Amino acid sequence: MAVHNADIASMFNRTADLLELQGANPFRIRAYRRAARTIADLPQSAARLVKSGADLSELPGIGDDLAGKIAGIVKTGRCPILGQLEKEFPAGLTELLNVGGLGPKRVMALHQSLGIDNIDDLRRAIRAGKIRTLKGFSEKIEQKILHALETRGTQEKRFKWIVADETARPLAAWLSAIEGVKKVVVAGSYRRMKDTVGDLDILVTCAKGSPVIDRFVKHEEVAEIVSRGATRATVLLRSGLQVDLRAVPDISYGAALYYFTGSKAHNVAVRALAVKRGLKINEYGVFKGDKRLAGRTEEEVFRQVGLPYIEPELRENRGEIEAARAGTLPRLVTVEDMRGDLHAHTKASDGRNSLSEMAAAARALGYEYLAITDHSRHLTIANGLDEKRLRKQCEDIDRLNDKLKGITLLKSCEVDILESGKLDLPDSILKELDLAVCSVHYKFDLPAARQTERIIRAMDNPYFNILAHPTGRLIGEREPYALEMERIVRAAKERGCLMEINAQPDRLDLNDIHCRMAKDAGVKLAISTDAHATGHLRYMTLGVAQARRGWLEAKDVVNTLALKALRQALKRK
DNA sequence: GCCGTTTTCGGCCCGACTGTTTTCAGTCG
Repeated sequence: MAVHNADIASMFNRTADLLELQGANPFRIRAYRRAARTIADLPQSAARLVKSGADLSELPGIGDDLAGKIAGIVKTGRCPILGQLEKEFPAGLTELLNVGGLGPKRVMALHQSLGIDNIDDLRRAIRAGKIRTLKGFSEKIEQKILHALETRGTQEKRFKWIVADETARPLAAWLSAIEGVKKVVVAGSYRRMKDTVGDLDILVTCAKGSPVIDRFVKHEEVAEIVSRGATRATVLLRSGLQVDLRAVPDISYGAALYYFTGSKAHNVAVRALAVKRGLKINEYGVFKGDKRLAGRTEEEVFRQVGLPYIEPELRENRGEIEAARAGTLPRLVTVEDMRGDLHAHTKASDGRNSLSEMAAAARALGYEYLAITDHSRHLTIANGLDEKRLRKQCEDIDRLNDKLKGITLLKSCEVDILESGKLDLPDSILKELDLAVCSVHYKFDLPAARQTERIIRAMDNPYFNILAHPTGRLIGEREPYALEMERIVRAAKERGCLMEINAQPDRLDLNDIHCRMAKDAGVKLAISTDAHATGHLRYMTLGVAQARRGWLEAKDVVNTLALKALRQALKRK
């Protein structure tokens, strides 16, 4: 039985939950959570690292003890300390921690005084009016718990970045128009460009916060005010999206923006650095004793702790602080670096626009080239092209290229990778193309080893250039198919194949961690929009954002190259 | 439980809001 990184992370997180209930040392609890995150973020399989004899205690936040526990989990599939804790507490108790307003202390009070062991027990106790009788509780708290249970449940809901963006932009504009508001920025994971956003963290600067807060909580989209004070408020919008608004004076803008952008793990690590220098960082500034040293800009804050500016996309405590100290931060790729798009559809398969419309839209974005990649025949539902139709399209492209000015259409195809690992079109036509973009569109449920071998076999075809949406995930809808990504990346490197960052807002595939893994292995990437309409070409910003989160520089991304150099880079080994 | 350009022991980020409390604990981000 293979132990996945997610399994180990989940065991450590559950251990942390139970330790919280037990009232254990908070720093010990934090150590388990930190280790869980480190393992979850790890691009390689921890199980394979253990088996190869690697020293996991080299990883951040993992010492000898946890390295030993990881090795044990890999060998036995079990975590003894977790097993021990699970015997001490009823199985449903940790779920109560996910109810808003309930933390470890209150959960334990409910458990010990009323024998509440799970959500159902909790509901019954509320209905019976028992909770209000407990010391430290009240009727008000009882109703709050009930309300949280009914409106938010126990599952954290995350929104695709682009969905959050649809709310964030107009809300920020609305806030800007309030009298006295100077600056408005949407910070948090939205600013870090995470693929999904749990809530919106909006920062405003103004001389006096409370009038702004008062206006904010009366916004027509606000369904519920969760909390409201003089400098911050938390509301739930009708859409279910939570918005935290924080108001600070303009002089604290940089410090507050930095604090509110996070990530939490990044902030905690940088604040610890500050402590070592005898400084304190909070949302109002950087302080030495009572003396304020910085806070107007983020750059000032970084400077005080001896660091260069770190881009928001990197602030995940995944090594960026160490890189900043060492002066080895990457120069992240930007949208302006992009010279073309290598994955786009037309009406010939399932796109909405013609060749010439797509070409015009790409030229309007300042691109030098656009690869036309309609589907291949196997994808009948998308009206995929067979050899004959593709040949005809190639002729159309040649004719169009003769007429086009300022942009070149590349002859390509999104070729299905068949279950056997064969490509869906014969070499006789593939060799006519400028490049082949290849992808999996069916049989998602193969075991990891077979799915991996299927793709590697496809890469063995000398005309294979780019592996498109490599994991097949649809954010919030479909899990990635089981895959041994390390083997895929290695195979791509050996064969001179590239991997795609698909910029569709519901794909963003590869994700940030796999981007970094590919980069570290020396595999080049293509950031492609998979546009099915002219407007989709603009999704490039989302793909670039994932690339940036994956530490990619322009030199790692093949479609930052001019056309001639691109053709060279596409040549197989 | 981790970690070390103060430390192998003794620290571990920091503040806002809520509710029940007359000074703070619990929760959250």
